[in-house]
Amino acid sequence: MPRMGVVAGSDTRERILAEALEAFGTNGFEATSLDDLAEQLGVRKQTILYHFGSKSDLFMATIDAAVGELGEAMVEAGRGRTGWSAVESVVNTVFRIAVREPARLGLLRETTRLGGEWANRMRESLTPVIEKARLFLTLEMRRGNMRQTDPNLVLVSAYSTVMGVATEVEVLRAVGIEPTLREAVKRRRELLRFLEAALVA
Amino acid sequence: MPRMGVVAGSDTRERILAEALEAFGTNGFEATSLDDLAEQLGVRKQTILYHFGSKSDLFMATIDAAVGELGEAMVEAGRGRTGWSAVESVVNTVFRIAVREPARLGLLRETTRLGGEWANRMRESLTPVIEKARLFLTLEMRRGNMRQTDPNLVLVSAYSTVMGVATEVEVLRAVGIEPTLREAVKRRRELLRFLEAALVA
DNA sequence: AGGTCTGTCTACCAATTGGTAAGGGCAAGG
DNA sequence: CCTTGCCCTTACCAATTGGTAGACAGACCT
Repeated sequence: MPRMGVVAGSDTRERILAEALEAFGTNGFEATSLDDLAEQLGVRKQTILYHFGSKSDLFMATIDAAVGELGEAMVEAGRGRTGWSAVESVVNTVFRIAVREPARLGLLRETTRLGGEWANRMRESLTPVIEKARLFLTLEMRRGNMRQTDPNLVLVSAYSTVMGVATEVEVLRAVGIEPTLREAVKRRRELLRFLEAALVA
Repeated sequence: MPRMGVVAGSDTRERILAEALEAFGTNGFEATSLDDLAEQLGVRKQTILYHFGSKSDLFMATIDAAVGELGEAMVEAGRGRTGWSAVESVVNTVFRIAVREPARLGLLRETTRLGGEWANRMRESLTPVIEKARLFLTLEMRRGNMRQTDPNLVLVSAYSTVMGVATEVEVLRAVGIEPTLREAVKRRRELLRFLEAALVA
């Protein structure tokens, strides 16, 4: 039987995935009900269950999509660049994502919070990207372009910093920084200076 | 199951608060049910409601307690110190808390995620501490002991980094760092070098 | 002894949750 | 035309949730 190949077919699945990413990343797993999700999509809850089987499966699919695309974007940003320019490019890319789709980074954080099997899955998706980054750092250190330290710890620090600066909105407010685009640009520049000072020899 | 509590001075309230901190900080607000909480305390849910009125009120009380003590600890750690030594002392203190009571930092993060009135409340509790820190940084910069940058952004970066390095367990695992005590010590040392390189002129 | 206050409990409840069962519309294709 | 498979729906449900109402036991006070 030929699969229903007509173009106009159901984009419902994709729409669900997008909305789920938004909801899970913003409000968290438990606080996102399938009914609400369905209502926002103008669809019944059973439609969601039809496409994804269960809430857990939906969440897992969301992780795969979100992490996958994020990883690709990062690898793409670093491709063909070397030294500080590569770091800069990756940070810029992640920052752009953080501003345009904050829920995507929020989902990462939510997943680490939930732990268990889901976190494993995310970790596996993320591993190749991290491996690339580690290789890059090791090389740069050996070349003397970067401070000689444990690349793993550098990665964690950088990740945490980017993630935090990009998503800890309330903390930003606490120090008097409003989450506007203009401020985001300033923050990114400052973050880069911060990283450069810490990393570049 | 008949259960009779002969209690002299009600430490129940304190026990609830402690357990709530652990649960909210680890599993989040929505994923923490009053029934579960009560069961872990060997108490009925209505006892919790008697002491705190509602789940929201309990959460708010938890924030107040957690943030209050954290702030005190940080102020205490910085008292009487100047320059890099002060930063170091504060970071050490926060790290100790992160290792011994990860749920306390988790609660902060959870609160920023929930946003709204609760985040406001946390922000207000945190403001005095942040104000102290900002003053400190401004002074150090003017004295030439630290790089001349926007103190707000430095604060955000430092906060994010400490918080992230302390709590992003899965990401740590992803780069091959197991959350053991020994590793935590290494991470702290690395974090301090990272901060020092970025901050100290 | 009797009254009041405090702390905990039992009994319930309305609402919401994720999930099952089954049916209907509709295009494809024999 | 009629079957088949896809997509989405209505109907329902058992479990769980936060919360109310009220009883009961002990401590303290008079």
